[in-house]
Amino acid sequence: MRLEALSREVKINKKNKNDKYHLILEAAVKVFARQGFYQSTVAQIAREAGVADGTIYLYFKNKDDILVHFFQYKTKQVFERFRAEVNHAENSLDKLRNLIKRHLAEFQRDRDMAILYQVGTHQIDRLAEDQIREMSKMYQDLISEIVEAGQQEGSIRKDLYVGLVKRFILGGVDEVINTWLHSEREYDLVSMADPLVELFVRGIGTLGITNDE
Amino acid sequence: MRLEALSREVKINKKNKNDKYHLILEAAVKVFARQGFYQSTVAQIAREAGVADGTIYLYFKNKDDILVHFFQYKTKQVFERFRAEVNHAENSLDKLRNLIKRHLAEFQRDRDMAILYQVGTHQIDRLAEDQIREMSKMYQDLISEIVEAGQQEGSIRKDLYVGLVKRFILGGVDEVINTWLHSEREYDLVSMADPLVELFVRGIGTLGITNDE
Amino acid sequence: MRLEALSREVKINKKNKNDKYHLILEAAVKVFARQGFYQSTVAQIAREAGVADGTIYLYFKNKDDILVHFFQYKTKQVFERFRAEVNHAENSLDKLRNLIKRHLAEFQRDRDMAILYQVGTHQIDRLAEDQIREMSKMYQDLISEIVEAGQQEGSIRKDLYVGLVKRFILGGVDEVINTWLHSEREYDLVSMADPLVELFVRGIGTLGITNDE
Amino acid sequence: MRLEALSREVKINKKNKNDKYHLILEAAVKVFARQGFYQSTVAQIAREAGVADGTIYLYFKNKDDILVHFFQYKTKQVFERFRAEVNHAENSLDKLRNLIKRHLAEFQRDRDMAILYQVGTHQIDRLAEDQIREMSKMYQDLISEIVEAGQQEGSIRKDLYVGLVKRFILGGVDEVINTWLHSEREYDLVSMADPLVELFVRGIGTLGITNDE
DNA sequence: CATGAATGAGCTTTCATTCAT
DNA sequence: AATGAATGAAAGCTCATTCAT
Repeated sequence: MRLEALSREVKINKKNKNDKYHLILEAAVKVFARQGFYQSTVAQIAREAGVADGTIYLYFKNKDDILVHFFQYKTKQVFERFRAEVNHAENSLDKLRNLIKRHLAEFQRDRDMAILYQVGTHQIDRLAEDQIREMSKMYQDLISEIVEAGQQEGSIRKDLYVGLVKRFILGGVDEVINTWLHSEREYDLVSMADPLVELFVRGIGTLGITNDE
Repeated sequence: MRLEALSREVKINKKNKNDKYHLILEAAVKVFARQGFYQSTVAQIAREAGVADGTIYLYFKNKDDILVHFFQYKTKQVFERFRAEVNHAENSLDKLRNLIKRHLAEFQRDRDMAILYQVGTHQIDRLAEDQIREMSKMYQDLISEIVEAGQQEGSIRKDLYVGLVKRFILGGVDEVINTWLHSEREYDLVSMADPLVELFVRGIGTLGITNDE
Repeated sequence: MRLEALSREVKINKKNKNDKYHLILEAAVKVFARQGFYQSTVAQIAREAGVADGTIYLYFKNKDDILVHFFQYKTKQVFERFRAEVNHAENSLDKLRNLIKRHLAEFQRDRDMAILYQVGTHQIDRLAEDQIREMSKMYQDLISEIVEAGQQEGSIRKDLYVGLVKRFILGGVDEVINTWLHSEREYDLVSMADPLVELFVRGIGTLGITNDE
Repeated sequence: MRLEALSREVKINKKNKNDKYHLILEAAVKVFARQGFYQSTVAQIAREAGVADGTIYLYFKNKDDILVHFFQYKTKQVFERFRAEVNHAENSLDKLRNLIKRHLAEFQRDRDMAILYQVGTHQIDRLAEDQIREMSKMYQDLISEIVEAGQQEGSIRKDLYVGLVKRFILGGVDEVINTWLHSEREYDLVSMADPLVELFVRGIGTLGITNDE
């Protein structure tokens, strides 16, 4: 019992120490989101985190490194949730709907992260290129999976260039997030999922319907 | 006749002088596209333009001002071409197709501009905010116009939230450009227009077709 | 007759051209007085004078040179008036009174010059050192003359260290001008002459009077 | 006992750190006195102080701020000595004599400060305006006090415009300092106090004496 | 003579990073 | 581990001066 208690305490200590790592990370994200990466100073991050400037260099190689770590950390975390959501659904269209709902929900919940992903994606390219690319790739792979499964199910057209479909979907979702980020009024982002999926699935044309009649 | 010749010469001289304005602008765009706005130095721009550092300040108030001027200048220019393309087509779906083709064509032709628009849109927000926003708004207005006309024509579904359709389309196009910008091999961007429009119009679902059968 | 007319015209032209010299000089003084020498730019002077930047270098070796020329020009001009005023008076105390009156009058009339003399005297030292020193010396020589004559006349004490008297008087006058320059309300500077001279002559003490009684 | 020793050590350390503030201040004064404010560069001050350029900005907001702090610091310090000297003397004329002696002594002792006060008073006006004005006002208030007391004592004439007397005296002292600053040979400045006061009190005229006869 | 566009040396200031404590 | 004072390279920007027109 004692050993267990001790071990738990050690864990807590470790976690507390690790906490400084996360403390800085969270602070950095806040500052980056507020001012942009290049406009933010290490001193500001330190102040926001409540640590000394020098302390940051005990946990991160340099300023760029903070960003890289952020994307590594967040990407894994968020992506796991995406994956879970997809696995959870029965059919392809539900998978897509769930994925997008989760995507919007996560970004709505953590606006700072959203800003960094949307804004930063391009801004920093070379710094966090690998991480962002990995994230983007994982996302697109998810969509590929869904599309291919849907094609087998029969719910998704077979005459599609899947590479393009991925961009088509990611682009739509991104832009919806973007608009939300820049909007004054904070409407519910997740509620955009259903109409958006409906657009992805049915398109804007009347052709299919027309043919019916 | 002589006076006319003279006046033309004067114009040319004037244009040559004005050319220094554009010389710097073009140089700046090249440098910004290569290194990002904040990573670029005024000295680099000057060197790229083949002028002295100080010369830049004869034509621009400061570094930010260069970017603002670029967007002012480009936005107007590009948008007029978009507008012309839309006016040119007969029906709504052709209008949409033409708009997107032109969009892709312009960005393919001027890769530096493309980078600045995609990268910069977010990065610099506060500097060129007005210009970029105006551009974005004009673009979305064009789409609104097309969609509404299409709805009257009967080629576009009436049960659409137009505000969402605009993001849906702009997002898709943007993402296609983005992917192209990041790709190694330089494939023909314009050739993505037709399949992309097809996606916008018909969606990825089989529902319409299914109903047929 | 014709030749005379021509020659006059030439003179006028010359004078007009020379006028550009004075034009720049006057403009410079205005700008220097307003902003201080180091805060003023050559471009500002050019603009104030209504000439091109480069033109200034046709008349002056460099920015410093403008100041040197100003002091050369003004010093001679003002000093001649001082000298005339002194020569004009009958007795020493009147000479002193006249000198100070003229001094205050000239500086009241040309506030910009006043500022340059008071402010600039020290500020620029090394630039216009010689001119200012010469002016100062001429002034002090005038006072020396007056004092010595007054001593012979019997109106001025013989037991004085003349070198100190000169500073005593110049300092008092300077400070009165200074205060006037910094004051909000523009009172009549010349009216300070009589009470000031009275102070110089009688001092603030009651000793002489006391002895009387 | 140990704690006290420790606390003293801490104080010394603190003082050493504060010393960098004064170190820079002293260096700046030296450089300003040598070259004038606008001719001095921050790099020169840093070199003179033996610190890095950036260090200066840890202690001062900018270059101007150094000057402002100098005047704040010196003015208070010097003025307290003036005040003490005045309070110390019995009668008004001794107060005046003591004040002027101290004034000359302080400026003789710290030639750099003297230069900054004489030169800078006008040069920088807008930067250190408040400080210098305050100093000047305090000085003139001291004189006012002395004069009024002297008038009650009977040692100073009652028919005086005190506002003018203040300028009369400050001007004389200033000019004596000025001359000393510009002189090659470094004579004893303080020794000018007695003859100067004598001039202030008795004036240069023979009227009082004349009346005697 | 006059112009004013162009130059580039030189300045102030910022800030990522280090290191003695 | 943590600190934060110190560093100094590097950047944006100004402006006296030149020179082709």
